[in-house]
Amino acid sequence: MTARSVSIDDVAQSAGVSTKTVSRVINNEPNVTDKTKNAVLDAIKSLGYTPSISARSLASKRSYCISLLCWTTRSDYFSELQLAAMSACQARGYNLFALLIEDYHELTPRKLAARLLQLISRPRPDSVLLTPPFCDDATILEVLSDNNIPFVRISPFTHTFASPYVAFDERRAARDITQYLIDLGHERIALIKGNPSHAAASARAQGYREALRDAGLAVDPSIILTGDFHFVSGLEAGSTLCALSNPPTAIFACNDEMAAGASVAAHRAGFDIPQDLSIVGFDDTAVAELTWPALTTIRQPLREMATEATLLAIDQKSSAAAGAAPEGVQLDYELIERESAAPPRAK
Amino acid sequence: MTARSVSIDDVAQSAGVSTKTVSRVINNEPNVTDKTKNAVLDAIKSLGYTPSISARSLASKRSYCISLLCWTTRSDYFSELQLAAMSACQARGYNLFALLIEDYHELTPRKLAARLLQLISRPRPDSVLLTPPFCDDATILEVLSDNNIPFVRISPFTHTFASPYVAFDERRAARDITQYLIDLGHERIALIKGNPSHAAASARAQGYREALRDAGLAVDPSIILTGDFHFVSGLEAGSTLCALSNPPTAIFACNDEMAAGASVAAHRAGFDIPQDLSIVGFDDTAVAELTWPALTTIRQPLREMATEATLLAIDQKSSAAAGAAPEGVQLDYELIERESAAPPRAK
DNA sequence: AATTTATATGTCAGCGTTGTCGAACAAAAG
DNA sequence: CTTTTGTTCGACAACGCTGACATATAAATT
Repeated sequence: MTARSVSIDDVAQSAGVSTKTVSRVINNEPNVTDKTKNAVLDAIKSLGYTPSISARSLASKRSYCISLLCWTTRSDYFSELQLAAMSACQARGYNLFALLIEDYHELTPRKLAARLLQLISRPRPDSVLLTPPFCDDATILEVLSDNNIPFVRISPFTHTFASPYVAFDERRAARDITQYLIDLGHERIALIKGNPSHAAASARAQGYREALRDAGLAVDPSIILTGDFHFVSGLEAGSTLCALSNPPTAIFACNDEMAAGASVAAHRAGFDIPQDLSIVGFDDTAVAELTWPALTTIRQPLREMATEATLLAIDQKSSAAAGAAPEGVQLDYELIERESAAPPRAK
Repeated sequence: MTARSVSIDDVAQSAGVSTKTVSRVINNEPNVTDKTKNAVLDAIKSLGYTPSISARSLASKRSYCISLLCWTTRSDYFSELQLAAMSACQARGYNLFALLIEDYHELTPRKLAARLLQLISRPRPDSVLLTPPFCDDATILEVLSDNNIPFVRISPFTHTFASPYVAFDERRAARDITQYLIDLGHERIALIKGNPSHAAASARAQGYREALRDAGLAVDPSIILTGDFHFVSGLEAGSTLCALSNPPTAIFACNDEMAAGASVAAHRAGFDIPQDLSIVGFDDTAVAELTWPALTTIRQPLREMATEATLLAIDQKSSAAAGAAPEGVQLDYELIERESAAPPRAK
């Protein structure tokens, strides 16, 4: 005697209306009296009814599913985004799928397109959340547009594409944290850039250069290295910098993971942090506090961004139809001072 | 002119058979000639057909969805599991949902049951993957049983419940790594236990005690502390241990995150690792390599476990019906030597 | 050769919703 | 008081698939 789960018909009967009216209430459609609406709502609550996603999507051609496109899951950055997006979805009766393109950097546009198509084929998401660097990838934007799948971009660089987005000012944040090092008295500040295919990498590097320039400091290309946002690349860049005959007194790594790597490299090279070398990161993900000493960094409003993006995605009208300009949301960042940066040793 | 996506009828027509036959092929049902089967398969391929999950689940009462129950996503442990489970699902036309019960430790059984019920209501997963400590939680096992939702347990402790599971020998692994420290010459080895509500915590603690006993070493309760598997608890336990008038020469932390915490605490207290203090972890998650020095630890076969568990879950017959004993899979672990453990300083 | 049995395929209803359209009624306009 | 316009609601088909059952064909048994 497996109890059949309660259906829309049960609710309709209990409320004394037609199934269609119940459907209207569920979907917040207009033209329902407050009175009937409340009757339906009561019936729903007392029966503990929840609509069947399968039936809804079969009938409505919507999938009630939002996809989050990531290039790895093993990163606090994506965990945070996923977490926030998931609860936002849940609150709205949606489901979140994390789609993975792990080998993004090795794919040809052709293969990337094929891969993406496969990922969004079943279930076809009602909207896709694009994280960097996907949010600036022409191939991806094109595939989604061609297939009429709306998307929301998280931290996009180019704003040429007319799509909703959430972002914060990466360049200015990078300038601020560089300035912070300058204010501490550093004059020889190294930069570990992120993967050049990530637009954020350039924005942050640009902020770094601006700060140096504004302070009248020289930009020395020999202490500007390129990583790929992963720990190991930070480790390598860190070793290179520490091995220099004239090593920098501070390092700005474009994300926390690389900063953590640089920190380990510095320890290995016998540097004391922050006495011999200051290191700052970017993102304020969990690793910032798992590092010793804990990283001074820029806090990205990751959860807020993901929540906003998800809501934008769910509320997105069929983007093609809407004439209104796509909305964009700009959020704030924050400089988090911890223990990895201090004034340089007196010369 | 939005192109209608190709349906089972199109395939049937193209292959010259009925839709039901196509359905048979898709679901690998018996009683289809190889000839017709191939014709259908060809049609499917040439049309690029993928079945609609909504329609399938609406008609079949299966949801084609597997849920992975976690208590946090911000952990390499769960990322790894999720990653592997996801690809296993994808390969079989299933979807994976990560369900979160973040405040597990503060919930009463009553509330826990309610929460779980809500999580598995829509979509109702065909099976649930239970990670520790859920796999040993009576309330959870009961709710799932009562609702006829099959489940697979990952690293369960109690084997009383007749359900499929995947596991490895935690006790022996813990004994091995403790033995490893003993072999290095350590005699005063501290233990940072995990959350007592996790069965794995006891199993690992037991392995630790066995190793000490076998080596004829005293088990000193004053250097056996309890954490909660998180970084901060490792940090606190580490500080406590380092502040002892007679600190241990080695620490075995029951997971990598706590080991990382202990490592930071030791650094703060002025200890050199591994010269003054050896630290080993457990799990071999990413943090083991993000720590300085990198952690010697036990590699859990996380990906393999998740893959196996997922396949078990998908292939699970309606567990009630099947008379056969539920399958269990036992996997291997491995001791990974890195830089965080070394012989103690000569006395 | 006639019957039983197994195998291969088709027919058709129904899963739980929503979209379309039309009916009933109320409000506004003439 | 009639006509128009708007609002509120229900009837019914459709969404794309599978389960139950019927049927046709082949194989095995009398």
